[in-house]
Order: sequence, then C-alpha cells, then structure tokens
Amino acid sequence: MPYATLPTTKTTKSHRATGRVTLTDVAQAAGVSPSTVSRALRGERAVDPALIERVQAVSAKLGYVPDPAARALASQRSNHVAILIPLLSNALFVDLLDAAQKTLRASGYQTLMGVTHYDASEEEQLLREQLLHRPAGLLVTGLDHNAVTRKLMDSSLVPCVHLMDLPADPQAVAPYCVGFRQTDAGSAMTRHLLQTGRRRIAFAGAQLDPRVMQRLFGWRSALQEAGLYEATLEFLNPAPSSLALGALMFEQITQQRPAVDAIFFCNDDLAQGALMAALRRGIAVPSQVAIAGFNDLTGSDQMLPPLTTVRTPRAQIGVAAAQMLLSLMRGEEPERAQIDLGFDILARQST
Amino acid sequence: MPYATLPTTKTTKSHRATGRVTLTDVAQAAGVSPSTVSRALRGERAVDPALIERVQAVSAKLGYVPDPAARALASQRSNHVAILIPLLSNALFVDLLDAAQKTLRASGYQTLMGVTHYDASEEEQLLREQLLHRPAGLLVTGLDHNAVTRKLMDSSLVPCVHLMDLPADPQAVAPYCVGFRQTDAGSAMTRHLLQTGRRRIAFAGAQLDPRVMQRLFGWRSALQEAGLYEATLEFLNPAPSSLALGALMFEQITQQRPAVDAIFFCNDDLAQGALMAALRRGIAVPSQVAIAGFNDLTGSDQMLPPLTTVRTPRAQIGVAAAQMLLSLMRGEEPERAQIDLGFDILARQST
DNA sequence: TGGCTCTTGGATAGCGCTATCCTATCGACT
DNA sequence: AGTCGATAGGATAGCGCTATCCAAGAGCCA
Repeated sequence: MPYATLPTTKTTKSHRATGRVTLTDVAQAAGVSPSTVSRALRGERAVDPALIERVQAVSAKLGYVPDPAARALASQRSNHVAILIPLLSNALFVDLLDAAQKTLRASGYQTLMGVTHYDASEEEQLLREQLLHRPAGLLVTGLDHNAVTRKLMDSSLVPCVHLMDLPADPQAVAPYCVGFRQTDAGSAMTRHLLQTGRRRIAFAGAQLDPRVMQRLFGWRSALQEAGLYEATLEFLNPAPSSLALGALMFEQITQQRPAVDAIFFCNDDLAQGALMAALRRGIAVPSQVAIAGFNDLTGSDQMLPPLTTVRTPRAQIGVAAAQMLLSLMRGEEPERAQIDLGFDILARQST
Repeated sequence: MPYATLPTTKTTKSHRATGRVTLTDVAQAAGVSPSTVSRALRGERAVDPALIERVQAVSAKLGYVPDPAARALASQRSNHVAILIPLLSNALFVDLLDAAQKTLRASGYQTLMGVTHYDASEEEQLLREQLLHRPAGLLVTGLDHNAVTRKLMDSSLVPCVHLMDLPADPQAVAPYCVGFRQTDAGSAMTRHLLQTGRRRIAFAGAQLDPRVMQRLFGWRSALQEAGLYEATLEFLNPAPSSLALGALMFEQITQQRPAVDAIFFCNDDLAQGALMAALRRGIAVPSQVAIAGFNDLTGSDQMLPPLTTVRTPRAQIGVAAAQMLLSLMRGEEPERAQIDLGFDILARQST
C-alpha cells in the first residue's frame, strides 16, 4: 500500500487544525486515497467491495463523520431541505411539517423551516435566504406564488414539491404536487348538507387563503347546482381563524340570517368556536342549525355534538411529498407529477 | 489602486466555476483585497469608514451574498441555531418555536428544528447531528438530559439556553435558562382552588414529563400544607395529552372518587376534554366539580364554562431565550443566567 | 531623530470535502 | 498481437470564505 507510506506523517500541525477526524485521516488509516474514501462512503461510482468494507470499518473505528459545510461547499449541494409553510399557529401545517420532517430526517436530510405568514414577499425573502444554503430539495405550501418566487424556484434547479393543492388540470405534468382537491371537498361537504335536508347553507370563511377560496368555490357550485345559491350566504372575514372568531361569526350569521339552517365553516377552529357559542346561546345543533367544519382537527370529535367535518390527509401529504422529493433528489422521475390523496366526509352529529 | 491592476483579468474560467458573485469579485471591483471586503462587510476589526462604504456599495451593486457553506467551513461556525423541542403536537412547544424562530431570523440566524419525542436517546442523536452543522447557538427544552447529551453540549462550546424550566437554586450561575417555576405554578393553582372552598382536589397528569411532575409536586405541597393531601387523589397516565384522554380521565376520576370537588389537570388539552365530557354527562362545572388546566391554550376561554388555567408566558420565553442566546453568541455575558418570566392564574368560570 | 506602539490594509494558507482529469489494468474483439 | 473501451484507483485543483501573519504608515514620546 504505497499511499500509506507517502510522507503523510507530518507531525507539524497546521496553525488552524480543528482536531476533527477528516476524510484524509480515514484515507491514510485505510491506505487508500481520499477520492476512494469519498466514493466508497457515498456509494459513488464503482469501488471494489472489499475496499468499501475496509473504508467503512476504518471510518467507523475512527468515528469519522463528514463535515456538511465542506460537503456543501465542494458539491454545491447541502443536506438541507427547505420547507415553506404559511403559519405555525394552524395545526394543519404543523402536522404537515411534522410528517415531512420525520420522513426526511430518516433519510439523512435536515429540515429548514420557513414561515411565510401568507405573505408573498415574505415567502420570496425566505426562499432567497434558504436557496443560499443550496438545499437539496424544496417543499412549498400551495401553488400560488409571486412571479419572482416562481422564477427563483425554477432557476435554482432545486427539486420542488408543492403541498396541499393540486393544479386544475388533472393531466398536468408539472409542477410536482401532493394534496387533494379543495374544491371537490368543498362541494362534497355541501352536498352532504343538502342530503341531510338543509336548504339555506351558509359558508363562513376566515383567513381567505387560496385553499379557503377553493372550498368556497366548491360550496358555491354545489349550491348553484341545487339552485340554492345566494350571495348573501357568504360570510368572509380576512382575520386568522380561531375559536373566538368562529363564535363571533356564528353569532353574526344567526342574527343576520336567522333562516340559515346550516353553516359550513372553512375549518374546524371556526366550527369548534361556533359549537361552543351555540351551547352558550342555547341554540340546538343540529336541529336548529347544522354546523360543519374542515380538517378534522384534534378535539372535533370531542365537541358537543361531535363535529361533522372533512378529514384531510395532512400527515399522509407530508409523508408522500417528502417521499416524492426524496426520489427527485435521487434523480429519479416520479411516475406521476401529482398525487391526489383525497378526503373523507366525516358525518358526525353536528349535521 | 494597485490591487485592481494586478493580473486579475484572467478570462479563462476555472472548470468548476459556479457563476456566483464571490467576495473576490467584490474585492476586485472595489479595488481592495478580499480580506478588506470580508472585514468591511462583517464589521470586523477597524476599517476605514470610507472603504466600508465603498465596499458596501460595490457589493450591493454586484448583488453579492456571502456563501454560508464557505463561511461555515472557514470559520467553523454556521449561522444556524439548533432548537430541540419534545413535540410538535403540543401547541405549547410550537408557540415557543415560533417565537424563538422569529426572533432569531430577525438577526440573520436560521433555525434548525429537532423533535425529541421526550426520548433522551433521540435527543442525544439529534444533538449529535445538529452539532455537525456547527451551530452558532443552541436552544433546548428543559434541564433534564442524559449524561452524553450534557457532555456534548458542554464540550461543543456552543452557547446554549434552556427553555421552560429553571434550576432549583435561584442563585445558580449556570446553566442559562429562561422559564418559570413549574412547581410554584402548580401550588399557586392548587391554592386558588383551596381559596374557592375546594377540599378534595385531584391532580390529573398525562405524558409525565419533568414539567408535569413539577406541577404535581407543587400541587402535593400545597395540599400537604393544607392538610388535605391523599395519595389516591393523584391520577397519572403516561400517554400523551389530548382532549380524548382528558375526557377519559375525567370519567374515571368522577366514577372512582365521586367526592372529588375539583380536578387540576396538568394541561389545557386534558382540561378542555374534561369540560366537554362534563357537558356530555350533565355534570355541572364548577358547582359539582371545579376544573382547572394549565397553559391557557387557544380555546380555553371559549369553553363552557370558560376554563380556569395558568397563563404561561411561552411566547415571551421563546423571545427572551432567543435574545439571551443572541447576546451569548455575540460573546457577551448576560447579567443574569436565569430569567424567571412568571405566570398568572386566570380564574375563569370553571372553578 | 530614533525607536516604540498602534492602526489599517494585504497576502496567503488553509477549512474538509468533491469534481475532474489521469493513469493503470484487464478483457474482448479484430 | 494490437487496439479499444470499460473499470477502478489516484492526484489535485478548486468550492468561497476567514484566520493568521506581515508590512507599511501614522502617531507619539523621550
């Protein structure tokens, strides 16, 4: 092994030695070149199986761990995956984050979280910062981004998967998406309410992000089909969702439109608040007014009465999107650019 | 400007050129050395103010942005701050994360999140991974860690602030902590229940993490002081907290010990579930049994009746801890190693 | 004026890897 | 045999920055 006998025993430490076990240390101990160690440990190119084993053994013995910064600098790729979500105050996105993060970590990726607060320019800024770290992949919520953001995503060449939404065209070959059809979910719930005999079905939406708007469109089209749509049945409030806002909206709706016999809230936070308000007011649910929510958040099954809602596969979306991203990062082409994970109508006692 | 006239106009691009605007580009354009650019932009050492201005102008014109990987490699310090929290399924920690993340980002730090699932060895593994990125700082939840984890934290020399808990000794000079006294909060709530005339006050705890245990100790000591402590008033369940579990525990307690006139739940998830269970069962709160929670989570004020709870300053803890960490990362010594942000008893109608 | 420190800018060697180019070897096929 | 291509290992130049050492000049005092 000629390599080990080269003048490698320099005892004069550099003036910037860090004490870290480096790839070169492993190479010397194993009697091979740094290139070989690098290749053996990364499974890059063809390396003699016996050598791979030797290198792995030596590397384990020395406790060698690659330096991510050096790797990122040399290869122009880090082991970070950036994920952009609108809010941490909505359990929906936290579940998404949790699932994606867990899946990515299992494959050795670090998650860089960015919170956009539903602000396109903040999203742009965050993306800019995160691209500096040359992430190996990108997970972003939704399909609506400003032009600069889209351009950044495209020109960075970083693999990217969109969460929650699907493009209108089911045959689209781009972009990569994992989610479900918000519009369909909106009309499905509305149809469920129609089936239970409701005729004046209000829609209550907060935050008014793209997904809420799609649910609104779904509700509209279902009501229009039934010939029961009225613009005054729409109650929209741009404030963030909360139980308190749900309670407030419930009181507004029941006062302004006493004839309303069902309210479809754009998410469970609002609906839970409405149920509590109904209890306080002594308004019977569902006999006086039916209440439906969206997302099946924790606690919705514990309400009085238990809340009818749409169960959305958010954890599955996080996992599937992470898996799709992992395959993209391996350079593979997923069979489908879009994955529709569907939804379920959970008909409980509030409707 | 001699520097600009050096043989710097080599048009033969390297075979690995990345197209990025580098510090060297800025140096050439500004007619100074790379060292000067580096120093001018980082505010390191003394640099002629006029030069600083020129460098900044040139750097802005060229759109120069430092490469974090190169920086991390050269300086052995990244702009990452690692934060370890037990769970994402508990809003408490998400609020903490949100606040800390926001504060750190405003100062140019990227947050690396790690979820320990209350598992000491998972915490150790996460810390190990995160230390590889040579974080500039560390935020960890709680003071209880296994020996290896503590050793890793110490020997890494990375500034570290602990969240939520405070050491028993109020005069301790280490470690750095931001939180409040869980034990005191536990006894304060118990005393509040005693003041409202309750005599048989049960404690219901889930998850049984160190903070829950401290609240338990606080409850115990307050009851012992009042001469009302009985071991059979303790109801502990290691499962994670949830509304459903709260409902279950409420039913168990009211069945096993019908004479109990108050239940102090270790957190609001459980307490909210208990309130809903009471509604379902027709058990009057607070007249038959008082119910108290902990943390003042979202929705607790919307319950029927509104939930008495302990308002904990979790967002403030996140901000203050991040600020303390920022000053430590600047090399400053905080005036106090511990910051006690206290708590409030929110006496609402459930007690 | 000589020698001293104190400032300020420049030169350069890494930080620890990977990408790229090169070389040696081995078959396989003319 | 001779050529060619494929395979597997080695050598080395960066990746883009910062830390360290140096040098030149300024200011100061005896």
